[in-house]
Amino acid sequence: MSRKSNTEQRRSEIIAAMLIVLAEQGYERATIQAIAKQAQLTPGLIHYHFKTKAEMLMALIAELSAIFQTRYAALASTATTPNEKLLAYINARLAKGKGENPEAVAAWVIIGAEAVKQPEVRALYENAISQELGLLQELLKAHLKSKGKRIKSAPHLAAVMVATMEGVFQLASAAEAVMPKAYAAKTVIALIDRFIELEDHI
Amino acid sequence: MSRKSNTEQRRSEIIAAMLIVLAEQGYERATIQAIAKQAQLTPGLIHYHFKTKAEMLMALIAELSAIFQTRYAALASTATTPNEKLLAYINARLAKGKGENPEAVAAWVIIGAEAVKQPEVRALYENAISQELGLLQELLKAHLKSKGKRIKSAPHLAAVMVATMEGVFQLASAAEAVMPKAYAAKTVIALIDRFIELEDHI
Amino acid sequence: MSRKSNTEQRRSEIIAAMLIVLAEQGYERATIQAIAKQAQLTPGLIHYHFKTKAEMLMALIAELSAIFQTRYAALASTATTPNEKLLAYINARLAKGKGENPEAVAAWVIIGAEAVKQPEVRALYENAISQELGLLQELLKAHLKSKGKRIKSAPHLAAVMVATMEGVFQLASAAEAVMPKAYAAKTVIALIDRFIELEDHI
Amino acid sequence: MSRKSNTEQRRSEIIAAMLIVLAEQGYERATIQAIAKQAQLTPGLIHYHFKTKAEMLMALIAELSAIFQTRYAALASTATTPNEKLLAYINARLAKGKGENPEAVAAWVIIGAEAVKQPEVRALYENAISQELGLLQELLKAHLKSKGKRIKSAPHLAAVMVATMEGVFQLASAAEAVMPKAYAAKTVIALIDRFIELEDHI
DNA sequence: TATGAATGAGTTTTCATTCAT
DNA sequence: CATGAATGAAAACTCATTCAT
Repeated sequence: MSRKSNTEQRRSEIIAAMLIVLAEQGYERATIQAIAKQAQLTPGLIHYHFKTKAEMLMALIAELSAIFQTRYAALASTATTPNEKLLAYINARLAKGKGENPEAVAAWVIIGAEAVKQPEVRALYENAISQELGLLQELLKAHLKSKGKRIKSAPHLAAVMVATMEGVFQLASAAEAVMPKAYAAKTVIALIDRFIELEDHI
Repeated sequence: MSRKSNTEQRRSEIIAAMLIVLAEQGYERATIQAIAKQAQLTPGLIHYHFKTKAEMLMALIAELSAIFQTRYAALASTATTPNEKLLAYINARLAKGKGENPEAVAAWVIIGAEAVKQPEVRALYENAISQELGLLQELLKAHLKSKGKRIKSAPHLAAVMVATMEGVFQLASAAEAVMPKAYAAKTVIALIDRFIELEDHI
Repeated sequence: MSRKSNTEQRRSEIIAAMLIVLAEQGYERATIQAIAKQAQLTPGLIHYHFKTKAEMLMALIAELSAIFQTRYAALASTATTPNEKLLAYINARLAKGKGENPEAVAAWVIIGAEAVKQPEVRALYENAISQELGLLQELLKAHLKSKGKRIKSAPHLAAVMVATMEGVFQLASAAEAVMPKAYAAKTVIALIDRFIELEDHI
Repeated sequence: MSRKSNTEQRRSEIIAAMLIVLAEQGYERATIQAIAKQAQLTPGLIHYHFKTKAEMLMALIAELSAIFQTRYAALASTATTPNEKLLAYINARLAKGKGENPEAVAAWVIIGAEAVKQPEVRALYENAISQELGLLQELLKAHLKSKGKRIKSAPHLAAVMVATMEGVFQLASAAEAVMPKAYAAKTVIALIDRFIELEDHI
């Protein structure tokens, strides 16, 4: 009788360790040895569960997407109106406090830089961004409709909002000291509200 | 007779080569060898002019700041009103077309990720962000005043705008394919205009 | 099933190889490559077992101390009187023949020069010298007492004797050709004997 | 009319700088660049005056020999009896105070280690040691004769004394903290005196 | 003589990956 | 599954030496 496989458990542990090492030490220092140490595993075992380091990075991207998605799901669970859902999304991405995950944010920033020139990373990164764009666009359209506004501007507005979120992540991870405290969520909401308020009616 | 120094020239060449390699190949591949090859110099000579790779990175940050500053200076040179100056700034950072420098943008994104955990890089990055915040705040305040609006919201608005710019850089470098074309400058201007339009009077 | 560790064995092999390379080629030529070749291992493996070259040097100093200590222990094992023990010590350090280890001596000389300016090496070297001083002082005091002589001069005498031993090592390693044959042990013993003979009684 | 050659002056400056760098930083750090910096000259000029680094080392050995010789000459100038000359020699080599040159001593120790395996250095080192042996032997013989003692033991005694001096240099340079203060000259003189006192008459 | 840029071989060290146990 | 030794290629950096100026 074979031992029960613990592969999924191990893969999770490894990815969780990679997330932490990436956030705490940066990409250069995120060696297999360092990840193994963080996970209290051995380098050999890491490679038993992941053929290459690139494969680990792919898994980490999926994990980070799930982490961000989870926060939104939690906040959106009690939202009913389009406006509430939109607010839930923005707060999930930008609000300080409960559910905030600075390590995931830092890891995401580092992956974003890797996406600049690693084609495989870029593909997954683009896919994640694409989903964000799609989701946010839907939320915006629903909100616009509920306000009786035309939805034409939703794609561009969604694009700028996604950019803002990426930028907030970047600055939170690399320039926190020079940024105002808790500036992001409230201001973004105000920007969107006023933009929509002055948008043409259908 | 002593030999004439060409250090400044060489340092410029090396930093220019580093910018290109960073933008084209990412941080991992931006080895001294690769930079030397790009600059058509030998690795030994690189180290003759820069003691360490970190020193090169510092010089590159200064160079990138200068590049961005130059584009703004060019666009602002014909601006007279506060509104024109603000538009010049946003266009300098976000508009496609003349003066655009995608390689500098990509290099900046990669440096932003390095700033997450390299303290020396972070210090320079924070300084650069801090200057952007200060400049943008002044531009916003002048514009708000000229419109008879209170200026209280300028710091948070500036912070979100800087974040947006960083995010636009990130997405332009790592997810261009999934982004709408030329979405950024126009939309950002509209967001600011409407935000200010609905802002309280002094 | 876990693989059995051979770290201790490997570390010993590496240090033994380092000793030989140091003695045969000098410090400059004692590169990781050369040591690896001598040990029939790869450079990478050397660094798997020793994080840095400095760490190897530390281990070598400990090994050399043990080698010298062993020769003394062997000769002293049959000594019963203070005089015999003192003779055993001097012969252990200076006599030609059985138990002599010219490679260890040469390695020690080279380490002594490194101790001039490498603080970590110096600390261990000073510690080793300090132990030699202490041991020799005790042996001298016991001998003086057994002869009914005052022991006041023991510290200075021990210091000069330790210096002489270091010097004999140096000259045996770097100027053997111009030195008389087998001059050291016998002459040193005579010097000490006559010094003590003419020392004041208690 | 050609400029007056300053080659000798420059060579002296370079060797003086090398001595200091060697004493202050050790052999590893005594690079041409470091020596050039110490001498306030350029690396290229160093190689104009010395074809290779080895040649510099040779010149330094000669310089050190001269430095040591000079101190002896100064102390011996007022000595008339064989005993006084012997004392002058021992004090020249071992006494603290006036004319002491710890940097030269440290440099000599480092060269002694290089002599272990660099044949050219070894040749000069052996030559220097050989001269010391010869000189000391003559001084001892003259002293012995004046005391009416047989001179048979002079070679071995001289050899041990030279070893002691080398060892005192070594310990002064690498283990000063653990050695008694000013132990060497006085104790060595006592050792020799008593040895000779108990030596057979002619 | 003197400068200092340039070279290229060499150094220590790192690290993803493999593999015997 | 798990260990950890082992590899080999590549990294940053050093440095004696050369040479155009």
